[in-house]
Amino acid sequence: MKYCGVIVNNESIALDKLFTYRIPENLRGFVEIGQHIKVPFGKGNKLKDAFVISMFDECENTEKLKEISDICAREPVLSDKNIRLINLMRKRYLCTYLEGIKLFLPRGLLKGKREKIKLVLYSNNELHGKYKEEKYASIYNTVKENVAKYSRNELSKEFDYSLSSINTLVKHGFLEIKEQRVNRVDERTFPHLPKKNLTMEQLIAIEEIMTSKRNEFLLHGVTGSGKTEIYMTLVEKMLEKGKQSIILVPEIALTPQMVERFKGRFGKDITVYHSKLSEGEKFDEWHRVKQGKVKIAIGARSALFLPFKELGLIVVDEEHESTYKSDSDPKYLATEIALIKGNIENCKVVLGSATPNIETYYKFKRNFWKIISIEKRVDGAEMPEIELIDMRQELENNNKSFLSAKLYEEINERLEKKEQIIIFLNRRGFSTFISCRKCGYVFKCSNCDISLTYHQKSGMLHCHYCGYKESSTKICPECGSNYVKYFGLGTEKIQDEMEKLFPKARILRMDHDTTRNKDAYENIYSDFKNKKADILIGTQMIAKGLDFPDVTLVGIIAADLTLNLPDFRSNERTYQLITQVSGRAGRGAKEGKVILQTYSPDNYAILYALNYDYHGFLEEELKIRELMNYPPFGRVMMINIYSENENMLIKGVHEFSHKLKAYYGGKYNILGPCPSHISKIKNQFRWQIMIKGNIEYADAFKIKNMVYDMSKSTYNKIKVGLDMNPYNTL
DNA sequence: AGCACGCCGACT
DNA sequence: GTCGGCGTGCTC
Repeated sequence: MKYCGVIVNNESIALDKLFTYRIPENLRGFVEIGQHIKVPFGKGNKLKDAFVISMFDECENTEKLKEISDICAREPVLSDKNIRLINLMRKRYLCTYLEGIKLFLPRGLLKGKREKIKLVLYSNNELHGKYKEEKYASIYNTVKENVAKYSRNELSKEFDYSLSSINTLVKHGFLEIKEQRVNRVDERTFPHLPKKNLTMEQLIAIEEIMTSKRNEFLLHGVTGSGKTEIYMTLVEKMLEKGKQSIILVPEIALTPQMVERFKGRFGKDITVYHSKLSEGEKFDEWHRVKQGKVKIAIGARSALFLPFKELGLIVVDEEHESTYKSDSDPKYLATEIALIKGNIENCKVVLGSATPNIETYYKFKRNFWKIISIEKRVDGAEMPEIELIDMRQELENNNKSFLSAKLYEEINERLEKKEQIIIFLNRRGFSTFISCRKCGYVFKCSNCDISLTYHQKSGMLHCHYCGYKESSTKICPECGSNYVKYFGLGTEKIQDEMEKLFPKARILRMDHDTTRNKDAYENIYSDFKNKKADILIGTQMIAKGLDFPDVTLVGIIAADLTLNLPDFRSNERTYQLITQVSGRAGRGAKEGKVILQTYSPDNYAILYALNYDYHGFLEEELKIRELMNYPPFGRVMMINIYSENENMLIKGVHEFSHKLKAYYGGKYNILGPCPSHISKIKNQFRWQIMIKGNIEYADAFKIKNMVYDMSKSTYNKIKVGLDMNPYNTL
């Protein structure tokens, strides 16, 4: 082929298209689709990284073509299938080619990261003459027993040999130094774990997945139904067939037990891949996968793009979790990509959840894909009973505490029986709202439109969005009165109050503030598991996957916190959160109980959650979504518009909105423009426009261009973000 | 995004 | 007359 179409490594949206280059004679036959190459670009013909996307022999306007200058690596970094997926993502999520390409590559690749080399010792010629004496012989034999394991320095340190003796042996050819690639990833190994016996339900599920002609499976199993064991067996079966597997988990840091189990079972064949790895570590792991040395990846959503050659299985565990939605461009949804990838690569895709995402469930129903239900917990335990407490009633009974009489009583009972308790509140800090009772002044962040939260530990008011802090005060800065009052409840205050209420109880707290240090999460987790504490107070963090057999009581302090957000998924989130948190109780032999406190006892999400009635909730929620034209009955496209200059922003937004409505107002439902729920973050004012309806991708693409034209015409003083199917509408 | 071109005002 | 201000437009 004489010509190729390439994507140049340049972030500009204006350059988001294929550029044609001539392939010079000396490179003919060597260029391949998916290769990483260098091309001269722009007026100065600066050498740029580029990727080959297409190749052809015929071409118009060949006079102005430049020639590609180099091939970085013969082995392509992108496969044909990857490129298909990139094209799809560009359409679906309105991202650029380059943003799509970058998902598939470790960051270090374009930054010229190299493999890390270590100079290790090999034994060479047999010892003779004076070198047979003990001093040298012991060094020689150590190396012989540990070929290619130690560098000179390591050997000297580890065994207390003199460095010069080692060097002497090298000099005379008894030892040899060779380069060796080393892996930057710390290879922590776990004790080997035996397989567990599978229940009938698990065996049937596995059989179904392995023998079905279809690729898509939704594993709808209650918490504790042994989904992990099913995943591991599937992975094993894929290994037998010579195929690789990807296991996605919502957040690696919150699933240490799962990682432990997989590592224990599969040892070296596995990579743990997530955003906390350093650039170098990611680079090495990516190469290990590329070279076929890794058979299984367990990781966050980014693991989906690792270069496996024969993918057999993709598992998305807790598929309803919002962490599967990327919040940077491309704003893809990993569950969606998993299903598309399953189709492109012809591999099995298993989505697992106790509370499947409404849109996922609907998609499976509509396409007649297989939904596998597992009704029983592995150990035969029942899901704990949930008791609803109307907190308005508590107030009438003159109980002003955040603990209902019932919850207080139940806590005391468990403490006496030496059983463990989890208290859940989805809000951190001490007081979450501070205002003056005289003049109504509210303490807000100066950079964001957010009320400040008081943290007792620091004694300061914090902004949870930009990190701004100021010292707390009792004097109102507005009217000078000393009627400043601290309202609102966070986990920090709960801990403080509970320590007073239950002076003998040992209390731990797990939230963003207490898990900031490395290992803090695992320490709190293991302390609680080893019964070094009686009560664990926590946010969202404790809702996921934690397994504490001795927890028999879960208290949900305020089940309506997630309910009042202006987001069409807020009922669904509430349902999921209650179910997940409740699943923490009664995981052992003893029966569990959940006390759910709320100010909205009539809300349907809460009522269905009480009875673990997923299908009841599903039907109700689908009715509302259909009525409101929300997903899955239509698409939502969110246009977020930001600027530091508020006047310019308002003017620009309105002009743009007029134009948009003139073009598409008849076809789609256009809401806004209006200020975002949080109208300012980090000194950027924020407005939004929401488009609802059966948005065609072609229209979305045109809207994208309109939006960027607007941004360009204001000299980028106004910035724009596009989000198809947004998970965060605040 | 970068980079050059080009068309205006302030200066040696 | 020339230097440099940044608005405009293109990049195979």
